[in-house]
Amino acid sequence: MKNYHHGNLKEELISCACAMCERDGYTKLSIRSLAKESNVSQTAPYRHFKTKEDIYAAVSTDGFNKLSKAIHVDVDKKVSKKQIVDMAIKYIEFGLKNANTYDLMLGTAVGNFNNYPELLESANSVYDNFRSNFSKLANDSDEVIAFKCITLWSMVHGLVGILRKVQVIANEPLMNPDDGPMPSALFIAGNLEDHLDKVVSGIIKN
Amino acid sequence: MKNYHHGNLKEELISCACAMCERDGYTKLSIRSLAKESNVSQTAPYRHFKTKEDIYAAVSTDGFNKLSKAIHVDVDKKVSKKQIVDMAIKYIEFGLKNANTYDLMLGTAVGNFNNYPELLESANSVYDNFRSNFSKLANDSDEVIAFKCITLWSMVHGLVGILRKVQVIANEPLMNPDDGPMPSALFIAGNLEDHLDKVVSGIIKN
DNA sequence: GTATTATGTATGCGGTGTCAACATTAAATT
DNA sequence: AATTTAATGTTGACACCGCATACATAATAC
Repeated sequence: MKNYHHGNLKEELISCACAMCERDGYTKLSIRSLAKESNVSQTAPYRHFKTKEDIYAAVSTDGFNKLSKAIHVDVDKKVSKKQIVDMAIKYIEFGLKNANTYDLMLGTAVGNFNNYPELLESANSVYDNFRSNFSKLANDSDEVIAFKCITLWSMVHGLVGILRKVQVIANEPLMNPDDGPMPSALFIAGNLEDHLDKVVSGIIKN
Repeated sequence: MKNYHHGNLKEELISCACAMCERDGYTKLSIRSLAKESNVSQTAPYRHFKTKEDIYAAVSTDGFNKLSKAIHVDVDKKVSKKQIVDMAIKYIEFGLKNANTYDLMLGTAVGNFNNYPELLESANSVYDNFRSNFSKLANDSDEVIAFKCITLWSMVHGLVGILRKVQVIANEPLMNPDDGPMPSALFIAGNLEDHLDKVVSGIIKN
């Protein structure tokens, strides 16, 4: 029989899973629908992924690698504050534009990164972007650099989450002092660069 | 037959669901297991909750109310920077101590808060804590206050997420410059007050 | 005191993760 | 080159799931 063996199923499953996770949200992904989308039997994916978590890990790995690439700044020696701000903006843009994948990456669907060396590496490479940039911005100790990294990473990660949440919680799509207690995400998003410039300035001074 | 009607099933289901969500994570919660835990038939919950999302909304509402209470500062006129820092710490503590519930509250399991008025109100009441405190700290415009609120909320929300993630990503439980690229969450957590003092100072100056 | 409504149960449908048994083909060994 | 072995596919089954429908019981309204 022809094509009994697919030949490239694992890669196809991963790219298919990435697309489906981003399109419908990772909670909607089922191994069976993934198999159907790839035109194989419903248990064929189990030849390449032991559990559903393994598939999530593969999608997350891909996501972290893309994020790492998206925020990367190619500099030799010095990094300016503006470049740090740029990185922060790129990070937030990634989180907002790939919201469903981002949820998977930074959520708890994959319990322990140590079980997935490639995932661990891809996540570490994101952190390395922060570390590398801050270490080229000022002559700080490792401790201070770590401090700044965690602070900025938390800030941009938090903004991704809160900006999206505020859109959900707020009644109005555009900021207006009369609208009620919750400001709009778009108000902040529209001033993102100014906002982050202040935040980064604060972090740098530490 | 005795006890054909439970009498207080809705409240019992909610408190049971809250406990189960926090114990096992909300993804593990099933309506059937919830029913079993409450000693009713597997479809009894549907008399009180149309969908599973309704149950998630109820658990989230409870969570936001508890969070709101946890971070509340009872002051009449002026609020000090230290009190803002305290609020931030309380927030982070809540997020770390009630991690599974926090994931549910700020995740996407409940798609649109507008479908759940009580949930909307409880989430808004968390925001009101931020707004009220910042408005009693300085004489800012509504716009500036909103800015500060979103900034601090994002910061603490991001810290909850990243501190947990870093524990997963990092290889070592305690910070050590030689350990590798990722610093430990505990290193930051151990200096949380100092850390937040700096962050809040930065925000206030805006 | 009866009708109505609220709240419970029983049953069933299509979907899910995962396992075990089997089929086919590619790769390794002789 | 033939044969064994391993990799990769399919089929079928199990227990579980969200949820809809039909029915049973009890509390409430008239």
